[in-house]
Amino acid sequence: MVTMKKIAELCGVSRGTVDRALNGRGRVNVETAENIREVARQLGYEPNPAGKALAARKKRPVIGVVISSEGNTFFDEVLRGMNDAARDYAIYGLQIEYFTMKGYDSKQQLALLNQIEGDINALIINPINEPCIAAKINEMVDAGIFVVTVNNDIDGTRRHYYVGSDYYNGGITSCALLEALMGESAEVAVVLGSRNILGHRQRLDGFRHRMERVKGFHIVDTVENNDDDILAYETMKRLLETHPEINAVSILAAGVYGVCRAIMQLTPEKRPLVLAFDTVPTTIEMMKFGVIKATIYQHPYRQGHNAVNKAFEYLVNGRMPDKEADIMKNEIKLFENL
Amino acid sequence: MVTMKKIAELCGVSRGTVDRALNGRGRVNVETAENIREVARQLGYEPNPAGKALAARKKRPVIGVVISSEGNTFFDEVLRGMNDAARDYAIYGLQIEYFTMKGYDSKQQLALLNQIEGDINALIINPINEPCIAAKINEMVDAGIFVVTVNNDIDGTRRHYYVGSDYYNGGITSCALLEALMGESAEVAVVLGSRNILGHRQRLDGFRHRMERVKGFHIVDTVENNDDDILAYETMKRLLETHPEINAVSILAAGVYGVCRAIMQLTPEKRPLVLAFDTVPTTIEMMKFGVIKATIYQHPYRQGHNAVNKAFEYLVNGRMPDKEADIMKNEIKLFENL
DNA sequence: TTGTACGCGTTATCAA
DNA sequence: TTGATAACGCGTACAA
Repeated sequence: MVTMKKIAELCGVSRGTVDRALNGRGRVNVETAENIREVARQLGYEPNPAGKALAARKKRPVIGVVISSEGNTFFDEVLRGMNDAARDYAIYGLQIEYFTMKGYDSKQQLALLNQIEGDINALIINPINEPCIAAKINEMVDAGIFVVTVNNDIDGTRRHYYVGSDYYNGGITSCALLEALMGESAEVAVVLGSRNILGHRQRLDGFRHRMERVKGFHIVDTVENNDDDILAYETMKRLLETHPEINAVSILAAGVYGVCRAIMQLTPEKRPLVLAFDTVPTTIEMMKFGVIKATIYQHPYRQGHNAVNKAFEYLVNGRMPDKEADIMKNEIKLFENL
Repeated sequence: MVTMKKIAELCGVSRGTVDRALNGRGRVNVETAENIREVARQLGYEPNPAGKALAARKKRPVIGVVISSEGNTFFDEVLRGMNDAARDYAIYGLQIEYFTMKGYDSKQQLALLNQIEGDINALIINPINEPCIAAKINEMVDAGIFVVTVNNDIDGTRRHYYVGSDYYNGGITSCALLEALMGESAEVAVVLGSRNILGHRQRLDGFRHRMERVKGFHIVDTVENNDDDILAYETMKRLLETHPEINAVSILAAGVYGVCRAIMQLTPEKRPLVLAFDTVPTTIEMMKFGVIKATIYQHPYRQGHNAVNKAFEYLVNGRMPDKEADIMKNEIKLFENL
């Protein structure tokens, strides 16, 4: 196993010099530095994480988590994953602080970022897709903060890592599943959250793309509910009255509970087949009642866990992630394999 | 953060004494040892893995992997997960050696275990469910070897950890999925691997249990193929000739490719709906052709990765797993969300 | 520009 | 039965 000490001996310099050369701290002769780096490369030197961790202990790096989790039970599992990871890494001096918000007000999120900017070494954020947030993220990256976007990505930033699901494929999967369950033809209602959320649009695109193949499928209407259950309930109720021919509903975002309550007012024989996303408690309840036939799962626990893990690897072990994103698979869940 | 040093100061002894007391190395006064342990417990002392790793580096512990992977592509992903984990942990001095076999001959596996017993510190095994193997595993546990069973468990052993899927639930899921896709009634052929493999039996039990709810479902026949594609082909061909009423096939084990080749001899309109397990390349091919409608996935990569991870945690960090098993969820895959 | 020395937490060895 | 000391690999403050 090759260590700094060995390289130092081989190059006839001190270990301090090797450290300065390999970590680009300056104050070292250019030629000897070049030589040291060459030797290290040839020997395939990899810093030992244990040593790094031990030395980094006094730093007590801080991860700030900015997430719109209030009133959105989807994030419960994400946060649980983060917590479990943080507990494992606490021993390396890693600290984690949560800054939760309610809703998707970009000004509020921006204010939060401004407030915590100086106190954190890494940022894990569920970003609102607005230019002001993108600009702030780039600013923080430039200031040396390691930035991970989680569950939703944001356009035009130099964030270091994204961990989340494949939304476009999620839409494709929802449509393919609908075809598998309904057969050749269906009158479909598509339910969206907000068009401002990048992922929701992508799911719709995926769904539509896949639908081109199924000539017997027809989208009766596409309704938006702003992830609000009351609005979702009212909208779906009206839609079902206007279009009694609807026999399938694909919910591509939140508002699942509201939609289901509207559907439950129909007699069981008249109820359309319902597909949803995620496995929040109310959705599981509706699956138990048989109102929702299947749901698509995007590994929320692992999303949270991996986000913290990547920040940890960077802060404590100095390792940049080898990929730029970690995209979870979409999994189909019936009540039986929840 | 509480360290040995702090405990030593608090107890007015040296770190060496604390080490001996906490790690039960003897050569320490019984009362002071008791006191030290009490203080450590009250302060919630947790050994620092980084420190342990650094100090344990000269040990170079060895994991031996005994697995019937030859000619079974399911294990490719399991082995990939093991390899990735091993690469990450190599820096801690962890070594891994693979001993692969073909088929399920318990005598051969036993001979292998006898051969490597003295050279390994941990064993990761895909065990054959026979008393002689169980006895040997217990013997190795007693000799201080950390034993993880992977993908299949074994009765009557004191193995430390099992990582694999929930077979009973897999059978339930397969039946529930069939119901979702076929509706109220179906004439089902069930395909088994070998009755000697614990998991296959459990899947069958789960399938049957779930079927009690669906009165329109009828099992035409249950055939066994010993995980052999040629045998599977022949058996299925004959079965389809004898029972043209079959409109659904649930394959609960291997032999998927053989079964599908037999089905492909029917004209597309006459082909039954097919469900399988796992996502080996030939199964994916058959999904692309539309012969297999859906398959159930049991996270093979994570199985391999977690098995090595648990062995690593024990060998390098001295941490016993907090659970006794890690059971993967069964995931439903269409071609679209593979 | 370079080298030395210490600390991080744990384990092992040797001396008392 | 104990304590002191060195070692593991890395980062860093300080001396040369």
